[in-house]
Amino acid sequence: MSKDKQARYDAQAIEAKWQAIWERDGVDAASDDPADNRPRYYCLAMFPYPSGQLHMGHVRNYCLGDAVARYKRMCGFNVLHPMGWDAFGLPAENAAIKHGRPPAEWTWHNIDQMRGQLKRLGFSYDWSRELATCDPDYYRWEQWMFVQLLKKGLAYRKEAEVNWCEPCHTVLANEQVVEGECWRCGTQVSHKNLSQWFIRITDYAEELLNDLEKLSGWPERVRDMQKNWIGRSTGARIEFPLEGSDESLSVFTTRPDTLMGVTYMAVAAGHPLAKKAAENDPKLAAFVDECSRISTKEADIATMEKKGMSTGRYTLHPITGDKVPVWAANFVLMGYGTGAVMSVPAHDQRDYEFALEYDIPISQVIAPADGSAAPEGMAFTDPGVLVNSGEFDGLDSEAAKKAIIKALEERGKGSEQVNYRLRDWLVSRQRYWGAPIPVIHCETCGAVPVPEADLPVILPEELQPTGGASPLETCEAFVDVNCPQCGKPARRETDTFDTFMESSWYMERFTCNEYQDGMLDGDAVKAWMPVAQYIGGVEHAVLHLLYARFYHKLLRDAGVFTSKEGGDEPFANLLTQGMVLKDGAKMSKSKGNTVDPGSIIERFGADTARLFTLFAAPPEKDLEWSDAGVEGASRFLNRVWRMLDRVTDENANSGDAEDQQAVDGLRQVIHATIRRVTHAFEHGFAFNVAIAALMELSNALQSFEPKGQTGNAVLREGASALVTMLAPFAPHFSSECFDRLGIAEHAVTADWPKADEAVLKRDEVTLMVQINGKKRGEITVARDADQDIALAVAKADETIARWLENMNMVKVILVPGRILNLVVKPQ
RNA sequence: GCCGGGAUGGUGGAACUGGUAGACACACAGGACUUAAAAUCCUGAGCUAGCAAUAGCGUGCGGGUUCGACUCCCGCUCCCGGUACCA
Repeated sequence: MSKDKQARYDAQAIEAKWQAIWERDGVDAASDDPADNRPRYYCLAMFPYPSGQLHMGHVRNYCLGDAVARYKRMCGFNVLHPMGWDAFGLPAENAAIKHGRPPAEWTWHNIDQMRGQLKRLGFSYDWSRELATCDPDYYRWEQWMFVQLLKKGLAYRKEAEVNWCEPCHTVLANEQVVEGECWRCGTQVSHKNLSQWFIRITDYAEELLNDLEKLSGWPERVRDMQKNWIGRSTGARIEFPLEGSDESLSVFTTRPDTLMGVTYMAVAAGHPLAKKAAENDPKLAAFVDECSRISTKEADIATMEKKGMSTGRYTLHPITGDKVPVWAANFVLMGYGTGAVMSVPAHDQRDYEFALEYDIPISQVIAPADGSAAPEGMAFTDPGVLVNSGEFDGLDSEAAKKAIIKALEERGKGSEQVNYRLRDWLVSRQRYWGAPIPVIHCETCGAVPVPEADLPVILPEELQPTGGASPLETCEAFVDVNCPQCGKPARRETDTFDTFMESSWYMERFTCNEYQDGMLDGDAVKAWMPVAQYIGGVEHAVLHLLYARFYHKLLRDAGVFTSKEGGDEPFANLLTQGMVLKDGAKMSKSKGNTVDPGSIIERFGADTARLFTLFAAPPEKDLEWSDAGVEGASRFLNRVWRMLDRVTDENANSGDAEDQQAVDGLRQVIHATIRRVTHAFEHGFAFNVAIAALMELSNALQSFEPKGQTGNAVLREGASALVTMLAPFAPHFSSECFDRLGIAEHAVTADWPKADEAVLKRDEVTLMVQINGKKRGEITVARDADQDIALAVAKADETIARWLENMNMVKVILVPGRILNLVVKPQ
């Protein structure tokens, strides 16, 4: 190779060369051989929806995952690092409408395209594990699982008010409504009463909440978001008998201690009581109607006036028997608790404002515990001591809660209750491009599960969606079946599963993607799960990440795999990476600020693209795209490339006497760098810092002047450490550098270097000298120098001595190896 | 409102359990090489004052603890994310 050619390395040629070699040698394969006794490590990045184009968010996600996987391999782990396709979903249908091609064709074509892009980037996936969720071999097991859930009563069908997105022409689960809008298309959702399929995630609310404690490897904020979403609150369910009726009005409250201060009841406009009362009251009917049409959008709700209207009905207080009026109110939600609340204006701010507005009495029953007066003009919402509460007077709030619940229990009027904000998971969708729900509707037998022998229910792939109703509804070959129970003509369910169903168990399926005898190979799951490191965007904090946790527990309880210690959770560690921004905004086609990964790779190569995305920001923060930054990354690789010339040229030394201090200094830099980079991988994946350290090492090697054999050897030691540690970030580049250095093994399977602590121990250290906390100089002392010696050296230093003139030494603080601080006072 | 997280040079970002703030890079300026440019290499740089040595100031704001605070405590401001009449 001529000097000229080496000025810039040829990324395109090198990357193609090494990708072919890795594939030939199978270096990326995970081993299922039980005799392979390397420790196992499962590294997973969230699989993509095959839109056809890889975007920078994907690139960042997969660069992070690949760096971790490669590092672990170099550390001697048997690494599972798979990739697949979240292949069902709406964009395929929209594309089908636009192009007049079936969604399946579009999807498979996109998968081919994106697989090519991922391969071009050189990610170390074990491609033999690849799966696509639209493959019947995949979704058949999801259907099988759903049948098991039906049998256990964990899946059910009910009519309920559900979120409806008109453009998407389907219902949505609660988690998929973001600020009143569809998570996918951003349209405001409306509400409809429809009969839909649900899975009882609420049965697992307690475990999903408690197990968050086990997830110490998760970001705090993701755990908090899930905790808030589950929304556990403890209190009491209390029955208020309705006057002139055998029925009672049931409420949930977190403050049973305030029961004696109840002055009115409030029910949702949609509450049966309000509806019934409205039948004979046109004004109330108008109010109920008005409430049913209010916006669900946050801004509207926040500014909305609190309105109510008397229903004319009364309940009887469960303890005193006093009459309590029932109001219909627009701030009570039918969907939470019982759709009715007991109102205590003295101790709830919202109730207080409502009472003032409508002239309802306010009765104080809690006094501040410290004996002070309750604040004027607002509700007193803190716990305190009960007053005006008859037999409960004098109790503190906590004791009163217990006593009042006990009194209610004795009267059969209430009990302690735990309430959750979490709703059951709505899993049916009125879409075509999804996994069919394996149910047959029979007029006599009702909804009958498809017998396991008849699974999978294969989705006909040749249909043409129109954007309105699912084409499945009019596909007679699909719909017309006989009831598996009675044999009479029946109708197949045409709804398909929420695509979050597929993404809820792909991580387990990756351990045994070709297993045919069941949903999962229990041994494989046991061997690989939980995922040691999961990496993806934070936007799935309460969507995918909650569903996948839930589904894992469902699989466990269905006996699909046997749980092992710590096997209750699918993801041991989670890294949530930030977005990729351009000009301060998220890259999007509509903003026209996208950067095509393909063009970057074409210009600079995959290694440069990878290095830049990891260097530009810490992983969990947003990354601002910078073309100049990409060039910087490219320059760095080229600098290393040229620097290797000095290593391979044995005659590059001057032949003078070796500068021992420079040699020792360089060795210290080498081993300090190994320590720093290793630390980054083991703690928090701060690759930006790791790469900065490698740049420093590169700079140190560049400025080092070897004089003879010793110098050459240390330079070589440093260069090989540098390219070895670059391998997780720029694997093709490192591989080629290994070749140039004449190292026989593959860079990507080389052993990760170990820092030699003996090298890092210095005999002499530099101490910063402070006078009254301000830096005034530096001294060099022996590593184990004590205070007296350090002080003597400091006093001998001219500049420091000047600061000590006419001063009395008050205090001396020595932090060995770091600082010497002298506290002085004028004489 | 509540729950998280954050604020460090012109920019992205470093700083281990309190111990030399600004590593590394980008952008910038000057220089070398070149007929010229690109590429590359060298040098400079937090701000203010000064020719300079140097001094003062400096991690959103105001207090505090400490020999010493980007780091810990108290009180604010602003920004980002989540969530919401949740009873």
